Amino acid sequence: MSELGVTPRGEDYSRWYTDVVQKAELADYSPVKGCMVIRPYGYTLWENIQAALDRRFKETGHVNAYFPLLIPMSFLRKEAEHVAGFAPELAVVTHGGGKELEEPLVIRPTSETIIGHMYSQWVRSYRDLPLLINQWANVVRWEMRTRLFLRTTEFLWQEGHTAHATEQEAMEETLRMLDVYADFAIDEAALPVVQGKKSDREKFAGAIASYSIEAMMGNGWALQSGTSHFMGQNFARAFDIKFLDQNNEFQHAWTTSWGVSTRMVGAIIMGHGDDQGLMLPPRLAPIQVVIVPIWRKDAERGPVLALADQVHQALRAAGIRVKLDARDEVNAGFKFNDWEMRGVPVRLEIGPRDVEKNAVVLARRDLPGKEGKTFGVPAPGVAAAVREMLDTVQAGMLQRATEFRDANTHTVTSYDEFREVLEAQGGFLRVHWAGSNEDEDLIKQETKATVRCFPFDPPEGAGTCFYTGKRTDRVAIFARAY
RNA sequence: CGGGGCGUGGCGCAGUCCGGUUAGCGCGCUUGAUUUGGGUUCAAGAGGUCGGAGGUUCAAAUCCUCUCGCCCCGACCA
Repeated sequence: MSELGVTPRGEDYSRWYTDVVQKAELADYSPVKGCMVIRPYGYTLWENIQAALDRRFKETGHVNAYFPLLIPMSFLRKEAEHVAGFAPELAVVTHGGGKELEEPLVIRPTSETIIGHMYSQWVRSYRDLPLLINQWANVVRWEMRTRLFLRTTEFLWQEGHTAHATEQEAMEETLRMLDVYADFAIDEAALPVVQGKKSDREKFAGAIASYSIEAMMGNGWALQSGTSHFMGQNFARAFDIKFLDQNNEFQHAWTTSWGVSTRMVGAIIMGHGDDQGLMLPPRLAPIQVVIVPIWRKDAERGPVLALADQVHQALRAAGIRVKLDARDEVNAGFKFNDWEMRGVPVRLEIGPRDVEKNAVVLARRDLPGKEGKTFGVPAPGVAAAVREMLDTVQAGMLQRATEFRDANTHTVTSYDEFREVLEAQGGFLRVHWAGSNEDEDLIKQETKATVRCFPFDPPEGAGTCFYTGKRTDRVAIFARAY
């Protein structure tokens, strides 16, 4: 890590990411391998993500509950694919109170099983459905290789688990929640995600179908930022979730699950950051505006701070998340760089010249230098001006990310072209695809790229598979992924 | 688990090959000045069981054995 600032992205993207996470004080390494400490600044960002998602869950009829961290090992075994998928990454508790347990308990890697177990007791009649429950929780997956926020042994997330009377309803729920995620990503995180269906290879263990939102990171790699699964009746059968329908006949319920995790923080970091460091979307930023007072002589200090205080109060009263950086031990230039590195969307400067005019200077994080500055903003109307600039930054970030994604999404028609473009430019590769799982494995071995999803839109009609040469109307997006 | 790198004040490192004074340097930190519209400058100061255990030796950060941990790359994954 260099003394000041972060490693430039072009020099070493991984290093850049690690630098940003640590220098912006989002998270730190823990004494336990693979775990992380989420620091207050990073946790506040997560809380803002939680609030924006939770609001959407409530609006779509869901309620929150909490299920236990420890799950009997036998539960995992009830769904064959599920246990096969998760077995390698389970953390297991074998002792308690100084004695070996009769049955080992797994620390939840996800909660389908325990929730399925409970649902089987709660569901008796079609009148008990749908059951629309979400929980905010931590989960543990013993990953081989970890990266702060992107893949940690323990992570925080929400997992929604719903049960429905009909297949159609469950499928609608699965897609509704994917939409909710996409809306959140675009509207709050300013990340222009691609919605689509996962390939069989990448499907959730035990699901009939999985769907995801895929975001493009600054290096052109894809990051799965949220998933929604249609379980069919697999878990209902395994856990005996049955209800009597209107004809007095037993039916297995249809279930779904969907989740967004602290990985979303990684998506925001890599989806927006630049060589100055972090760049946070205003709607989620823990600090939306930082006020930096500037003075030369002691005589100027009083009046500058007085105006800074006044503006601080005005912004707070307007409900804007604002911080006044009145530190005496570092100069203004240092603070500019420091807050840019931390990704604060708008900086508000107040110096002697501004005090004379009873005005302030605003500077946008997303536009460097003079270009992003607005001079002579009258102090009396500062809250409205700041609010407007926050909206401008939010929109600007989404636009920039969208342009970046589009500029780095390429349609290719042959495997040669595929490799060439992937090597030279990276990004998302849109192709017609009729290959098998084995074909996908081969491509991954040779190029490190995988099917990220079969995107929902736009439909492009039939074409020739770039790999097998077969005729198909299926379109896939390939990319290297985290 | 395979390959690579690394554990020395809070952080980043030098010193280890070739054992030998009070274990250095930069940053940060503390105090006092100075400065402040893009990462000021100076002075003084505090701070280290050299990852751990054992061994060799008159003497170990340095050599030997064992051990713990972290980071990066790969196979797997939100």
